[in-house]
Amino acid sequence: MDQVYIEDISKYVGQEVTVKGWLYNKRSSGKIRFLLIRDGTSFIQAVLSESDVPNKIFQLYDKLTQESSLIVKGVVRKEERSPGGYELSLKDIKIVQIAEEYPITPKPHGITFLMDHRHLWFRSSRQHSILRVRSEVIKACRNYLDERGYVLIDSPILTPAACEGTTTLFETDYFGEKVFLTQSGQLYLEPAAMALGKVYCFGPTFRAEKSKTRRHLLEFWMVEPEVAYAELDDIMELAEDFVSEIVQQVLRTKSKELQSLGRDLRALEKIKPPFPRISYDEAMEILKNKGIDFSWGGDFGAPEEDTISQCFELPVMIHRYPIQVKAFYMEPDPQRPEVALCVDMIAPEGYGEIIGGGQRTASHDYLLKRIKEENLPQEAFRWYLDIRKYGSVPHSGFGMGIERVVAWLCGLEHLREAIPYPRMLYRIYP
RNA sequence: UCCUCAGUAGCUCAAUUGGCAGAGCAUCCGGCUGUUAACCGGAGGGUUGUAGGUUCAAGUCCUACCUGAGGAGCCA
Repeated sequence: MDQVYIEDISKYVGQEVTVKGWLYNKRSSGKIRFLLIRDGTSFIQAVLSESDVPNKIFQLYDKLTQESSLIVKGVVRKEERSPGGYELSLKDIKIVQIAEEYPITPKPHGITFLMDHRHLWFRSSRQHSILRVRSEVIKACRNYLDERGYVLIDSPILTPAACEGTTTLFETDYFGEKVFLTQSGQLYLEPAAMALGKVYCFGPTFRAEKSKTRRHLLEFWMVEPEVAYAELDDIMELAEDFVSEIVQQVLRTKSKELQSLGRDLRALEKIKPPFPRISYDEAMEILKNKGIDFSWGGDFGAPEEDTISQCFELPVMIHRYPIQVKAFYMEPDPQRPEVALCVDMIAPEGYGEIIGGGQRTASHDYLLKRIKEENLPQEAFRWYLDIRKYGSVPHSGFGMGIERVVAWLCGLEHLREAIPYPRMLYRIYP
């Protein structure tokens, strides 16, 4: 294809090239006219001079509307007056389609309007940056785990029962049987870890909570490693190394995008192991010193998490929560059976919990006892109990929410911009 | 489910104590040989979310409902 992408334009100075794209904006001063063209990779300003092109081409400017698709030919020049430093002196314009009046003008819009036009909002440069960072975060997760010998195990989306029993699930019909959209692949990953040692899953998860906040989505993506023979300390080490590598890879490859989002890169450059590790009890001490009254046994809410994370520049790992606020499969601490061998990682700057995980119980009898205590359907978990009957070993894993990481790295106000098509309370369109 | 706030032109917003419905952008017409969310002149564009109520008079006050936003609980 006879086409040059704008991101490569600096290699073609002095040459005539073809660019295929869309009109982002246009400006005119009468005899000299400027087209701001985007092609998905970047933007470039193209110039039409009345003295340089046939009148027929020059007049096409008048017809062009925002987001009209066009193929242009022109000579690449270095030009300081042009945004981006390079400019195209146009020789020819071929209009592919004249766009209808485009709803998203280069002026401010409200969030409702933009969310209703999410399919078009992608075309603005801020969204380009966020979507590229998201793509890189996902690539970094896969790179990290693939390079270390983890096997990708795809967990099912349709599941017969709750993974954790606590969260509200989306229900659907399975030929007359009630089934649910998965809220975690973890239960299905544990058998795979017993088979292959180090495994992970990566997929969408669903929570039917009527959450209406900037840090919740009904559908979000989660990466979940699970490791046989790993104990709590091992998985905490993995979590901090994993997060650090992702942050550093994004910094290496997407610093231009982060800067265009106005992100302070210095804060991200500090994200390297070791991360602070505090116990639930120590976290309570911090809260007490900050004047927040909190009684032992409860789970931390957003205000508590924010207060704790503000004390650290790095993500902070809080471990050993009371057993009653955590899921039924958590291994109790042999030194203190009232706390679980679990860990949550709280991102800095108020971005909330990005990782939740821990050590899963290896004991068949303890697991069965917990299933009964939580009134979970025992029959549905028979396969899960089987894993504790045939060569049971300590094993641990965690889940990391992709959108929360993207929001943190990009410095977004709201999770909805961290996923292409957010699914939120009262919003399923587009 | 609960609490708070908002709904006026295609978009973003204004409208004094209840007193003629306004501006910028977008669109259309005209001008400008280096524009930078260009600029300058002109034009068209309205059942003020819906239904009631108070009043000589309601975008503005009251009631109900609808829609959306922010937060709580819950979580990654």
